[in-house]
Amino acid sequence: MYQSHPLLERLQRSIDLTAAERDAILAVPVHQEAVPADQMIVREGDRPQRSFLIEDGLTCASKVTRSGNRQILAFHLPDDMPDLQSLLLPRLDFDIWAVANSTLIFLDHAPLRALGLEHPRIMEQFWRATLVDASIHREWEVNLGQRQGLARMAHLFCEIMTRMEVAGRARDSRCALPLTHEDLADALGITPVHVSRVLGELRNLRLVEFWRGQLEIHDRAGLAALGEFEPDFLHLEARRIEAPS
Amino acid sequence: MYQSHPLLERLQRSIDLTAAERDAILAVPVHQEAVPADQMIVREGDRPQRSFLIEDGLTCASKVTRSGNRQILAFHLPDDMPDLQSLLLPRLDFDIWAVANSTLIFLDHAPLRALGLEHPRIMEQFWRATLVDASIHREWEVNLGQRQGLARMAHLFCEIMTRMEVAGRARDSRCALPLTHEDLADALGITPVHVSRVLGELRNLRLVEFWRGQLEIHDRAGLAALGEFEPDFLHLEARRIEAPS
DNA sequence: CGATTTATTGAAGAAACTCAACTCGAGTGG
DNA sequence: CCACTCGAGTTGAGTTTCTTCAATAAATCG
Repeated sequence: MYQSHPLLERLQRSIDLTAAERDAILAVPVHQEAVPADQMIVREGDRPQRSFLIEDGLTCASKVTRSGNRQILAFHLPDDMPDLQSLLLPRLDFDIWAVANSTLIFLDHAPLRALGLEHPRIMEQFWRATLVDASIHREWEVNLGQRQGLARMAHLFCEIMTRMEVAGRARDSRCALPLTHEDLADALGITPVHVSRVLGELRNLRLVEFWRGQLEIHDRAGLAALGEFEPDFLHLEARRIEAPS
Repeated sequence: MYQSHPLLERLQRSIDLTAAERDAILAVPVHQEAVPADQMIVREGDRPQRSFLIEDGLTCASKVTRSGNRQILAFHLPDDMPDLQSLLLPRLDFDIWAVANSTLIFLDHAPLRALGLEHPRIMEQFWRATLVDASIHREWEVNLGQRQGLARMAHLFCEIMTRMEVAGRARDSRCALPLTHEDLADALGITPVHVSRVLGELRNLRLVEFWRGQLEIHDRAGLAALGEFEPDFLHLEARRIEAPS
């Protein structure tokens, strides 16, 4: 008999599980919760006792500097586990917000950690997920440090569209992306005013349109070329790992 | 009888190990290698079969964009393991260079991974190390996205000095830091010309001097205030974990 | 020692910012 | 249904930060 469990579904996408591993995962209690847009989920300095998996929606990680400026550090799509790290680093070093109305699956740290210690192959998958996050952060460092506005925006849009497709949330280079200009500005390290100008330019170039929370890429190759986007940093290469015999 | 092993020393700094764990670590073959300054250690796209621990020296991770600009993503000090991630993400997404002459301890992936799978508490420590790296990347995103030249440099210097002290490589707010202006520029997302001007300003403010590969901070509090530096993101809070009974 | 890299300084220009006015659309309540 | 408000986006003008280019000075290396 098949039992559904969000964590099981998530993990089975990356590796083949043994019966024992499956049973252990099924034993992890889950708690689904709906979070409305613009609500903070966890706060910098928190010591959360649980992590979460995004079932549906959009969240972002951000930090506010002492002088009051916000930098968005990452966007999280369905299937992401944005604060897995709190399992090992007790004090959270960033905020997480719901950008859109989101459905989250909460998982208490205690059973999650026990699961990892008992089944190291599962721990490896958790670890791997955080390594991909780190890789995306590195690519953002490049984007913020080395590219100017137009290319920066192009790169971000390419990343988001690619990940939306992986998450099954995009069709025909179109997806919902309910960000304000201010959100984009804080992700790209520019001002909202400049976001408006850059978006206008991208539209004139017939590369992308971002309009009313919808992202539509008209020229995939052109946008990728402008943004110097190469998806290697997402580490998407499908590598299903077989269960040990 | 006590046997010395660089990985054992590294891990014993963060957790108490059981006898079995110690024995397993001692069984991991190590291979020490001296790497001269300005030599590449691993390259983006590589699929390394080994990771390394820095015994002594200074390395950096960097990426070069298609248009030929380099962004330095992180600096690595003694006791760091810069490419631990290649254990689970086979394709490396950045280059690693030796900035100074460095002594590296190479560890083959196969025994390292077996060690983690057999001893999940050790895997947790490896995981944790990569999580701290990720946290530093996030702080760099904030630095690159939200602060201007002067504050950016101040923040970087505070980070490096703090980590140098932890690594036992700094005294009296002084340490060796053999970076060129070009290196600093590529780490901060500004030009070498501007680095020169910013360093001059920091000197005039009597906050720091950076001269001939030596970093000396004259006013720790002033520099931290200017750079909005708060060391939380380094996750230094000492938390030795006891061995299970 | 000369050669070459590294750092400094000045002047002109580009990218992005700030400030302010204006437009547009989505509610909300009368 | 319309008037009103409020938040979000757009546009223009002037300013700041940082870049680029170029020339010079200083340090390092063979």
